[in-house]
Amino acid sequence: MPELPEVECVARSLRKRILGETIERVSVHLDRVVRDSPLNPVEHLPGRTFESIRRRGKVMIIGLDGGLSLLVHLRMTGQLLVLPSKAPLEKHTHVIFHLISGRHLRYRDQRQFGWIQLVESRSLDEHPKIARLGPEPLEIGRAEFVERFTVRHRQIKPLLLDQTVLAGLGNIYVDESLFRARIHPLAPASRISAIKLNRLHGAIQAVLLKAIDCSGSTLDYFRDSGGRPGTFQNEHQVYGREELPCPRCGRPIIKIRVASRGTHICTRCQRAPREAARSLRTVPTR
DNA sequence: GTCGATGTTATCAA
DNA sequence: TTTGATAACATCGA
Repeated sequence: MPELPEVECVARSLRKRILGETIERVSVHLDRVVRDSPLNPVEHLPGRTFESIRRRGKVMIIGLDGGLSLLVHLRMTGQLLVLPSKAPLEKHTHVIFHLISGRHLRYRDQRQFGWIQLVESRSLDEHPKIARLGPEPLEIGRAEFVERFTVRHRQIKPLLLDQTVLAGLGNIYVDESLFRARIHPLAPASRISAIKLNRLHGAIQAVLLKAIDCSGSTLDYFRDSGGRPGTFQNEHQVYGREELPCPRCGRPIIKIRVASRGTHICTRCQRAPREAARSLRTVPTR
């Protein structure tokens, strides 16, 4: 759900709303959310002011004065919402940042997979959740991209989902990018031609930029910090479109399972590699 | 009421 | 290095 474009949109919407704002106090209603935080937000955040908001992969990095940074990972269903403090408390609200303007920055998360950590800004680069992240898909150059994948023998889809290889892609944007580049998700990366990898590099960047432009994909839960849903779901060509016609050739999109993730493909536009063809026949996929 | 699926990530086993 | 399984959790639809 929140992948790179969605996290980027939350960051941008947050920037407009809370930059320069000061925290009065913090209330934590579900400990597991801040369980692994090196510094206790309840203790260290009162009096701090938001100075910067950026994103690295799917991790939100909120900079505060006094050399502190708030890291937020939305995982599946996390939301950061800015609301008037009198707004009704919605279900699954786990952390509330009370702002001196009388508003709330609220962290909601139905499935409780997301997390928040307060850390010292100077240790950010060594932070375990950040240090191992691969390059940003929108910043990596063609040559480095191709090189990174040619040397790997894993299937291309799990590789694209691996945050240490490339930071920020999730299930939706991997399926959309592979379709646009006409590459089968099971193709071993090392056996994909440089031409196709070049095409994939372009497809990923185009898809991500377009999705950011559309404020992300809202399938069910995603909202920006102003509560606004995205519209990129309307531009999906394969994700969530099983049995509907492929926008390129008209054959019905099918849903298969790749590395135990739901995967949407057009079997005509994305030809199965030889080794994969057998397992696709023997393992019923849906 | 039960089951399986949902999508992200860490961790462990092989 | 790669693959697969499992677990964290709430909700929804069959």
